[in-house]
Amino acid sequence: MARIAGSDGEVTRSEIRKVSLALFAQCGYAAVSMRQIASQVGVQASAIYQYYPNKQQILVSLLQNHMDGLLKACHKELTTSDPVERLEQFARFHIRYNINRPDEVFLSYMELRSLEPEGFATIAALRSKYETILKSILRDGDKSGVMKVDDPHVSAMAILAMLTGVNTWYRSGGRLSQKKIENIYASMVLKSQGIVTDTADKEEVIHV
Amino acid sequence: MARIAGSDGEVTRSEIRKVSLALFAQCGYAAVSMRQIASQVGVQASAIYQYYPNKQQILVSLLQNHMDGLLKACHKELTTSDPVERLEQFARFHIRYNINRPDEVFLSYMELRSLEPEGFATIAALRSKYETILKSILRDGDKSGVMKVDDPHVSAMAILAMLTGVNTWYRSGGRLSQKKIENIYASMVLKSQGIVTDTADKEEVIHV
DNA sequence: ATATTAATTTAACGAACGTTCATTTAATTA
DNA sequence: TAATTAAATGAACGTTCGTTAAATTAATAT
Repeated sequence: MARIAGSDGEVTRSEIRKVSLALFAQCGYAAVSMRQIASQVGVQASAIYQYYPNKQQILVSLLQNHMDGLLKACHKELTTSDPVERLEQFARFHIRYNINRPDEVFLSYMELRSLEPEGFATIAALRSKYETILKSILRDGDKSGVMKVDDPHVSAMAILAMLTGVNTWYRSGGRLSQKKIENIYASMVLKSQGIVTDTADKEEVIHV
Repeated sequence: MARIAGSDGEVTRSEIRKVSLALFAQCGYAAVSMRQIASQVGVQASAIYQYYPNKQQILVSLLQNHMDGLLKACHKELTTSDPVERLEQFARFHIRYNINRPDEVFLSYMELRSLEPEGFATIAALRSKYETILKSILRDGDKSGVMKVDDPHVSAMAILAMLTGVNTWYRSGGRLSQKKIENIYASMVLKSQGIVTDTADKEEVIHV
C-alpha cells in the first residue's frame, strides 16, 4: 500500500503536532520515538519525514509556536499604563493563557535542555522577551512608589514560577473555577509586591 | 582484565549516584544511557548492575534519598509554633535547602513521570507529606487571623512553586548572596499571605 | 597457602532507535 | 486520458539501547 484514500497533508501535519505535543509532555522528548508518534497518528514513521526533516524540528516548531502565541496574546492583553493594573493584567493573563495549555507550558519549561544550540537560542530569546515585559512593569511600579519590589529580576522570576506552577496541580473539572483561581493568584501576586487591593475587605496601608 | 587494583564497592556506588544525578538532571532520565553513566564513572556499563538491579532503580533511589533528607531537615528546622514565624522558617528553609541541591530538586519535580507505578507512588507520597506541612501552617495562620489565605491548597502550591523556582535562575557566584535571596523570597511569601513584616520600613494595616 | 568473596571485564542478546530510499497509490492538473 | 504531484508504504541501514552471562583478577578470610 502507499497513499491512502482521503489522506490530506494538512490534516496529517496537524495530527503529528497534536500527538507529538501530548507525548513529549507526558513522556519527555527523549523518551518518545518517531514510531510512537507515527503509531498514534495512524501512519508509518517514515511518513513523518514528509512534514518535518527530523525529530528535533518537531520540538523546535512546537516551542516556537507556543512562544509566538504567548507573546502576541500578552501584548494584546496589556492595555493600561498604570503599573499596578498592568501587573494584575499580566498575572491574570498568564494564568488564563497557560492554564489551558498545560502541555505547551510544560514543554517550554522542561525541554529547553533537549534543544540543540540553534533552537535553544531562538526559544530562550523569546522567553527572555516575555520575562522582560514583567520586569519592566515591576521596575515602573517600584520607581513610582506603588510597589515595594526588593529586586525586579528576583521578583519577576518568583512571580513567573508561582503563576506557571498552577499547571502542576490544576486539572479541569476540579474544585475551583478558572476565574476563582485567576483571582487568587492575581491577589497573591499583587500582595507579594507590597500592593493591597482586596476590594471585599478594604484596607489601607499607613506608615507609622 | 577484571577486578581493578584499589577498586572499592562503596566508592563506585557513590560515584554512580553522583554521576547519574548530574546526568539525569542535565539530559533527562530517558536521554541518559547506562553506558554514558558508566563511562563517566570509569567502568563498563555491566559493572553498574553490581549496585543497582536496573536503570529505573537508580532514579528511584536518588529521589527517595532526596525526599527523605528534605523531610528530615524540614522537621528539624521548624522550631516555633507561631504560624507567621513558622511560615518564615519554612520559606527560608526551602530556599536554603534547595538552592544548593539544584539537580536533586530538578529531578524530583521533573522525572516523576519517568517512574514506574510503584516508585511513583512512593515518591508522590513523600512529596505530599512535605506539601502538607506547609498547608497546615497556612490553615493555622488563617484560622488565627494573622494571615489572609484565600485557599490553603492553592496558596501552598503557589508558594512552593515560587520558592522552588529559584533554581531556574540562581547560579552560585552571581550578583546576590544566598542570604539576600532568602530574605527576598521570605518577604514575598509572607506578603503574599497578607503578612507585613518589613522591619526596616514598618507599616501598619488598618481596616477602613 | 588456599579458598572465598568482591569488583570488574569482555562479549553478546534481542529489541528499539532515527533516518533513508525506492516504490506504490490517490488526487490533481494539463 | 495522460502526466504530474501528493501522501503514504515497507524494507532496510548502521547504531545504540538495557541487560545478562561467563570469565578474570584483587582483596580478604581461613
